Amino acid sequence: MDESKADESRAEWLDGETKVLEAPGDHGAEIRLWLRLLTCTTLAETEIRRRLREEFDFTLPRFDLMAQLERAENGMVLGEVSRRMMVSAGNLTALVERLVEMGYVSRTVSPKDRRVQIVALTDEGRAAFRTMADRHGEWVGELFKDLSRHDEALLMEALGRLKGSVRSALSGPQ
Amino acid sequence: MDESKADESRAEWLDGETKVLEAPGDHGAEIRLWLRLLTCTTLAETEIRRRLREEFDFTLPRFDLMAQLERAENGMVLGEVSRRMMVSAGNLTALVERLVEMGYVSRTVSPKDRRVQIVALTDEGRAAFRTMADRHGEWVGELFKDLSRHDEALLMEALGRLKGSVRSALSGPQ
DNA sequence: CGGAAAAACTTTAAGCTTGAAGTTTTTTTC
DNA sequence: GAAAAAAACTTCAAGCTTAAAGTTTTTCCG
Repeated sequence: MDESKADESRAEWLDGETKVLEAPGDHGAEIRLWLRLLTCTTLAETEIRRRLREEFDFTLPRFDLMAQLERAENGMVLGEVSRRMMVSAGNLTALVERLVEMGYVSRTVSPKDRRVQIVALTDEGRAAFRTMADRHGEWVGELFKDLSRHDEALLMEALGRLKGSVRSALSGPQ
Repeated sequence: MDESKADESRAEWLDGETKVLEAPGDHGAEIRLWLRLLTCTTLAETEIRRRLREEFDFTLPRFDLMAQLERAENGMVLGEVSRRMMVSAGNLTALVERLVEMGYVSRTVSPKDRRVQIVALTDEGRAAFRTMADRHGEWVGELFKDLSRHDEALLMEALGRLKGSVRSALSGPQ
């Protein structure tokens, strides 16, 4: 858009008050780390999608949605599902509709607020999810098999800090 | 990992010929690690997609495709792009078509084998990619800002081993 | 009270993605 | 030297995803 202002006014910002914008915008190490992270995730996710499809004729988004609902004994407001899954509300409309058709999920209008939809697992849905979740656990275990306990703990911690870094970068500007 | 309850309930199943089903079906730690990995990736990727869209009206798949082509001075066979990007060939057809229309990519039939398509960045494409890639680097640097050098190196190594584990699980059963 | 704003969705258009089926060209095999 | 098999795509249908716009309901506030 307006790329002109950044260049023009940059010189002025370079005096004391603002931190220098790293002359060599290297970031090479971070990019490589980012790509490796992406590769790990993509490899594992693709395989999990494939097995879910092959073994249960099911999709990962549906599985993820049911996973959210499993923890909520009395169902969950759609907006809350949206927030937890980090997907748009518009996305969920069709997803929930499908699961309702399959008999795995129920959807009711809240009596307190008629704008609100409450979704919950049916008994059948809960049973189906349990079966799939058990296999899912085995798959992840298999994919991570060669990782030592030490690496596991170490990744858990370091990824926690990475998550913090990303989150702080996202909330920072505002 | 000592889930003795599981061991007990499983005992009756353990007639001689059935092989023990790995560990007790716990995998809790692996699942949590997997979910954390997924969260990190999703958070960063969503933000990168958003900025690419906002600042350049461009998509991540197109960016990724151009990133592959940038390293190939003389273009690349479509099948090779497919393998490197880990996406289906059918996916690339439309993607390449778009970039050709934009003037960022050229596509030619190989003279040696008329089934083969060779794709390459145009000069304009190369310039456009450079601009976007620079910003992309800054974004990743920003998102990973709070990560220490030590964590960076540590993640790089441990994720390398994770990648190996996943790869070996994929190629194992054949 | 009553209009404006906000909230919680739903709908829609555009784009990515895949697996499966189809096409064209090359290689293998007998 | 054909027929068969393989390779390298392209096409297609189905599904996920989002941003933006639209609908209904509730809340705010003057």
